[in-house]
Amino acid sequence: MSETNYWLVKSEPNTYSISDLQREQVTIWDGVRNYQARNFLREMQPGDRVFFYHSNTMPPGIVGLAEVSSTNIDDPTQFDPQSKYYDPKSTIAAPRWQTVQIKFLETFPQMITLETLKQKFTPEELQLVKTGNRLSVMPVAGAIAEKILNL
DNA sequence: GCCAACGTTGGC
DNA sequence: GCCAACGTTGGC
Repeated sequence: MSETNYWLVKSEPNTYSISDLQREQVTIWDGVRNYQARNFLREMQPGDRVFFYHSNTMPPGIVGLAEVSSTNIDDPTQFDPQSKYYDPKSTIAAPRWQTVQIKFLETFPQMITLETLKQKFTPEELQLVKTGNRLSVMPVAGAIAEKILNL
């Protein structure tokens, strides 16, 4: 019996927003080109919950929840020369970038702003609130996730 | 638009 | 393997 893990992914809403996910229901989380973030994507299990965060907005914050619906997917954009995420060093035989498919669960009635998160949690509890944190995929401890869901 | 933080690249 | 230069992220 494995516990549900919680994660957080960032997205700029003018690139891909929670309403885009709500419309499409599922999406492959492609385009991540940071090794630390990729390693977290590789750890994700079906059924894990994913907080959806809007960055580069005023204000920024968590806007909803998704669920991991399929894991260990080779990011298709790494092989596509037309894609801005094309990686010429990646091959079909030895792909570098794996990701997951996520499924829409809900949009929160109101955004949980970064400001609120900073008030409630220390950087040790929640990496997201650490100054200068640029990681776009990160784990959220279960106890902290519960508190976020109850805000 | 500014700029701090920080990951990546490449010369040596 | 070091580290300066550079590019990107993302809050403000």
